[in-house]
Amino acid sequence: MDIDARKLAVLLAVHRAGGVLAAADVLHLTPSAVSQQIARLESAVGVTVLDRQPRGAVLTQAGRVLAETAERIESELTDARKALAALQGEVTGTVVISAFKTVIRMLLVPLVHGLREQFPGLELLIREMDGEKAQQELRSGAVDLIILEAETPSATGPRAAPAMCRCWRNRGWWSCPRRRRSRSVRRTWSTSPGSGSTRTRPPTAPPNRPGAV
Amino acid sequence: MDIDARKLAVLLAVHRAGGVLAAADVLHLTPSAVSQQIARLESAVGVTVLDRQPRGAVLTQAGRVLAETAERIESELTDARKALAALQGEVTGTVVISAFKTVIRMLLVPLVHGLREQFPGLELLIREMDGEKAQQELRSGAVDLIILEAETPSATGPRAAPAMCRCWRNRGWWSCPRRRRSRSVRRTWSTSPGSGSTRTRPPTAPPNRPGAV
DNA sequence: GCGATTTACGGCAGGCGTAAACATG
DNA sequence: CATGTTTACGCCTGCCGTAAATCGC
Repeated sequence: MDIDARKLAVLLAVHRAGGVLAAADVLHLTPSAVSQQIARLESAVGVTVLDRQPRGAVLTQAGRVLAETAERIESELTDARKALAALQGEVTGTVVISAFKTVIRMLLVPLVHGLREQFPGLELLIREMDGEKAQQELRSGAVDLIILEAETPSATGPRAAPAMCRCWRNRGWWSCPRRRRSRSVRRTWSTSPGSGSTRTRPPTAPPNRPGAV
Repeated sequence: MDIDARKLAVLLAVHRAGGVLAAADVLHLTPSAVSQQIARLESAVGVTVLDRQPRGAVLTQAGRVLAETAERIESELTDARKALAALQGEVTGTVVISAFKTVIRMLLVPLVHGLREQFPGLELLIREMDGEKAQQELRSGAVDLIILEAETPSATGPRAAPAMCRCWRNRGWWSCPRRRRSRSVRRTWSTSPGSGSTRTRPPTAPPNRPGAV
């Protein structure tokens, strides 16, 4: 009888992923669970929400209405988290990071999930650009932190993996020595605890958190 | 770790009612359940949300932020229900009813809850005014349905209860004979099934539904 | 047969109520 | 003592995963 926001989120995932199977993968659930949630949502509102097709399920018109509602609710919740974080003087603001493909895929992407959980008020913008342009944007202030390949003698071949990276932040340089293949990705940069909420960037630096993904 | 919309609704109820005890009454729950929901919400967001005072609990600043979010989510959900109802061609629109105190309290107020559940797209506006003004507003179109006291010989004393009501709708008159004291409030007006969604009023009339409250 | 979704069923976390305890004027 | 909130504990609904079934190409 009453619409549950949780089920709406599941429906939204189905909409975005384009099917129950894909949505289950995104939500870290089984297709069975997703299907059950959708079924309960349909019985709750009394309307068919999914158009089952052999190539996956697409939303009906009513389903799209509910998905849009879910989208707005999701945005409300994330906004609330940000406001809460700003309220209690946590790290807040926007950090623009420039890097190249390898670092983005192997280092930054797995990092943002944990960071978003830990610092809801922190907004990370990652942009890919080459080293020359990155340093230029860094000086102009459009970028807060750049990660670029260190020039090593071995970096001559076409697919030369970067042996080390050099990061710039707050007028200083950090070198991140390459580490052994490990399951848990750990950062080694120094910690700068939150120094009050601010709307300008960069507010703080990503602190050390051993358990982070 | 993630904010649950259900818990936010509980928090909003506490905010509106002014305390856990009053909120439990509104939500048809026990104070224990409300307290537990609030406690879980606090542990989820990691912030104190209620300021426990001897005369009841009031929301902290963070709590108010969350309550505002809950208010917006609630509005989103009701909007979605209305859109859904309009989509499937159910009764939709606004009906302005004019009546007097006794009818409003004894008849309309217990009715609106059931109607809102059954017809989310129906918006009921109830206004109190005397018979003369009501008929005038009815003719002007500002009011769709009026309920006024029938002039009976016994209606001479200062607190003469109305023996019967006369209702106007769609250029016709219905007389609702007084019925015996009964637990279940039942309406006797004729049914006009939904005739497509419309944004003008009055779209349809309240249909007959024996089981309705 | 393969891909996608659904159904049946069992386990388990979470929500709620009862009852008692705690806090405060 | 009265009012308001919280805690302990048991029950039960509801969610989820496993496994099997259904449907369509």
